[in-house]
Amino acid sequence: MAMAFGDIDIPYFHENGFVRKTCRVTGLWFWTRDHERETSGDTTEDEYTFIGNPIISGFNQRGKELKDAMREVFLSYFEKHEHTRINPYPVIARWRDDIHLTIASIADFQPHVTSGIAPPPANPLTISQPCIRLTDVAAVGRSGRHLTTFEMMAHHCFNRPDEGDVKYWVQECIMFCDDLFVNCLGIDPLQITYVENPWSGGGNAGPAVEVIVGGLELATLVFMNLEEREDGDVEIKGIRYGEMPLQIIDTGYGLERFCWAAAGTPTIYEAIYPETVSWLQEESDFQSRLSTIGDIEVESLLSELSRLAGILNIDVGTDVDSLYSRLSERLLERGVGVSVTQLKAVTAPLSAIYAIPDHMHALCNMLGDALIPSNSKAGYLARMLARRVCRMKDELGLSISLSELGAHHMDVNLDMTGFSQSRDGILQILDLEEERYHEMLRKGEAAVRTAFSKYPEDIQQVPDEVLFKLAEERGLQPEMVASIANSLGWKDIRIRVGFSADMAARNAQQTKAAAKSKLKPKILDVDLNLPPTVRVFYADTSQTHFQANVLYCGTLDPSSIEFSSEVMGIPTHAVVLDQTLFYPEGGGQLGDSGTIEGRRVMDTRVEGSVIIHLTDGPLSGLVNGEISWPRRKQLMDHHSAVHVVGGSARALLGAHIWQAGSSKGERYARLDVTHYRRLTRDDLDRIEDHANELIASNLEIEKLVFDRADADAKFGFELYQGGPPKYSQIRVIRIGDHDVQACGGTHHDQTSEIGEVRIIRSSQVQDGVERLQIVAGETAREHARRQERLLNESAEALGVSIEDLPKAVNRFFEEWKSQQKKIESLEAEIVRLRTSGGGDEGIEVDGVRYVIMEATGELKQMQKMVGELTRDSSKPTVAIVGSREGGGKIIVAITEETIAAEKHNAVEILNSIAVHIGGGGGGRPTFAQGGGSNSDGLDAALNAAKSALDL
RNA sequence: GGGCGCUUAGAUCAGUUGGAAGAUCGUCUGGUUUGCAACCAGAAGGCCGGGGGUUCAAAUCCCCCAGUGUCCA
Repeated sequence: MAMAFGDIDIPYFHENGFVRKTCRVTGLWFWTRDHERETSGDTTEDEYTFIGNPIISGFNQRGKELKDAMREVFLSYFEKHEHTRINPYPVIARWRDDIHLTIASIADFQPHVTSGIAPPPANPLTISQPCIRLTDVAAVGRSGRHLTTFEMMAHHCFNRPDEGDVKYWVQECIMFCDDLFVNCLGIDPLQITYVENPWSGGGNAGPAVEVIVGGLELATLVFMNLEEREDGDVEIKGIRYGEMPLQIIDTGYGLERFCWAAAGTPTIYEAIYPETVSWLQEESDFQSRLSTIGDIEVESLLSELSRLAGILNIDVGTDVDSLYSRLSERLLERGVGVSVTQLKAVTAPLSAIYAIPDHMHALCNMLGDALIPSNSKAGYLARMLARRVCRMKDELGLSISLSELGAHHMDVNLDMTGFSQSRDGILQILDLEEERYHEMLRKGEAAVRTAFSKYPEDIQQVPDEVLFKLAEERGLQPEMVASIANSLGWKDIRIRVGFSADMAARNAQQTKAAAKSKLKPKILDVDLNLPPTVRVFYADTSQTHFQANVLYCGTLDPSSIEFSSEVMGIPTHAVVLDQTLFYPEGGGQLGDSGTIEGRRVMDTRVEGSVIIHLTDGPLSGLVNGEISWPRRKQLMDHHSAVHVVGGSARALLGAHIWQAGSSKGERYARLDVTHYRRLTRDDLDRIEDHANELIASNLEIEKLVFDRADADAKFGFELYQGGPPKYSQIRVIRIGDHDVQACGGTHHDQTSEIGEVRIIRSSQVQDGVERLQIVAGETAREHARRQERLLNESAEALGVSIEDLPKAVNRFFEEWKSQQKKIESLEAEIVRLRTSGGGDEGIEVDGVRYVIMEATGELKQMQKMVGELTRDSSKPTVAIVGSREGGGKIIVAITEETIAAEKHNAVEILNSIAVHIGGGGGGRPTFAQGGGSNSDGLDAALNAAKSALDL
């Protein structure tokens, strides 16, 4: 039989008594030593066999000790077999711009190593990489096996068969795995199955086997040898793949699952977080909860639950209700009679108790890697976890703060070495997050009250839209809304079954609708095949003149390019040279300007490795260029200053200060840093002083070049503050021990060349990210002069000295307010005088007083006047007051609930007379106001009113 | 990165189709009380976040800016 893609057939299987079979349930091919076996092991018919009966022997520890021991067995096994042990990477994937979190061990080496640009840190290598995946977050604690945080143990191998460099491939890989399982971990060989299941994703694909033991998938071995290619000869799921030059062994062994299989506990959580689980059970008085629901053997119920959840093919995240009823049915079949209500009463608190340590593990790892909770990006993921924990501990009635949970977790379950954030820093952030959570709940209560106020208190359901809005705008999950509403008086409110699923679907739909790829238009035609431009500007940053050959010159469509506000004029041509001194926009530094042969260079860009000069005319042949030195100098002042300020911020505020973006223009620069609270002016002053002292101490600004792997090893991921690196060689800017980062920008050679730095102000870009606006060198002095000018002008206008300005402004504002008050009361006095006189202005007919008069002033004052006239219900009045202000205004008011109101309609009167001032108006039947554009018609309007009312 | 909200009295928040800026708590004054709490009567306290625009008329509709919250990836 010819081998199809994905088939695995190696001599090792044949030599060791394996047979290849098709799974009766899934139809997949698998290899086993058990000749009677009919299922692959990972199907709806294969239950866990290890619960209460461990399949990995020799481990009596639990929790962190168990993980440490298991990890060591794995890593040292592969070390013994010529693999180099590599330290784990951070869980925040800062070296990548496509994912926020490290989701697999291979993620450490993507994309630079897997694409072949940079060599791996060692080959072959072994690692145990902490990973965080939040896709199944809703199932954690419920299924008995789901985790958001886990360690993926792995051995990786990078082969280049074209170059004769092959370490090992399928046969050796599976041999390692089998040897480890059988000879190191004591797993019964008959229990192991290797299921053929090819893998594809992220532009790569390859054959793969899943290694199943006791119903649990313990490992996946991927033989990645294909990449997405239009001319490829293998098609998987409609995408064509071809062989790639780099062939990668990508394995993943689930450390926590190994621990579970070695412990044989009812759930995975009891195997890895036993101390926390029993602590939380005690604190939440779990045992007495149990006694209230009757006689249930919890241990065996949980074991049964885990076994069932393991095989029931139900999405635990979205369809909890269905899971419960299926579980109840299946438990009954096995002689465990438990109602859905009882089941929920046991599992609802338990799932929270299980999920809390898992979530805390993820959260502490993320915060330990100096992540700051935020309302967007990776920070949001941390906040979401923090809020889930807060909610769960509220549901459990725990009186333990989030930071106390964090402290416990760090003491019991976590290895803190390698973290950049301190223990105190993590606890402080957790306290802040809990405060924010309570603030959200407090505001949420008001929001629920408002949203529900139009519904009767005995209503059972509110429209979905109300719940959607509360969830999206206020962060209130439907269950929280229900419990808040219950406590506010809407006692019968229930969330309908399936609502959560609908909300998830709605989110998915909205996300899909919003997902639109934005491609930046290219300036140059891709097919030009221009050679990389030689960058002369790195060699000597003070050079201003150069000579070069024009390689390409084309006209430009300026409408397709976005220019910064600093680009003066509209360029018409794009010019490419063989070498250049012009620095192209990149790393947040704007492009250089200058001249080439008299043509103005307005902006400089880069595409790939080709630098493009945007000019106001064509160029050809050998040319002389000159960059604008004042601009370049200022850009360098700003760029070097940004590095210095970033280092100062980190030195003063802590290791969690990361650059979240920056921009360096000619007029000012800005630096976004991650921090968990707003910066005060005091903070800014301290950073500014620190930075200026550093500048004055005149450190050397070193420019170094490293290979990617060397740079990683020497400096760590702090290097990539400015974003993920794109090339195999890394240019590193290092200012003493103060700051080091990968950067392609132009910098001074000594810090003193910056001169002086000022942090003008800070603003908040998003929660957890502060933006510092910075001026340095010449712009720092200009800024000071501008501030002074503003102060002088203001002081002069008020006729006071600058020192007295704040006091004077305060006084003027207070006086202005009190004078406003005085004017108001005087106006009221005038109204009283004019309206209480009675007599000449009022005419009484049939018990109704008619007052038609002209007044002065705006609508506001006239409103007071007619209010005064029509307030007294013992004197039914129709008041018509006009003013010539602003094109003419008229108000018609009638005393409410009197015969005057029965006889007349204010809106009708107004509409019939407003034509005379060329306008219109409206209002209520007893109060109408309007205006127009012809104030001269006011007399005619008032006369018309008189005649209309037969006066 | 993509959405969706919010900003009104010292605090917490209402404010419907654009048409006379409100409630509760707090503050102050007076009453009641041996005193306090409570209660009663009354008062003060508002650039309705800022700037433009539409309109006879904007807290309300539109645009920009600032601050702030939340959801999704």
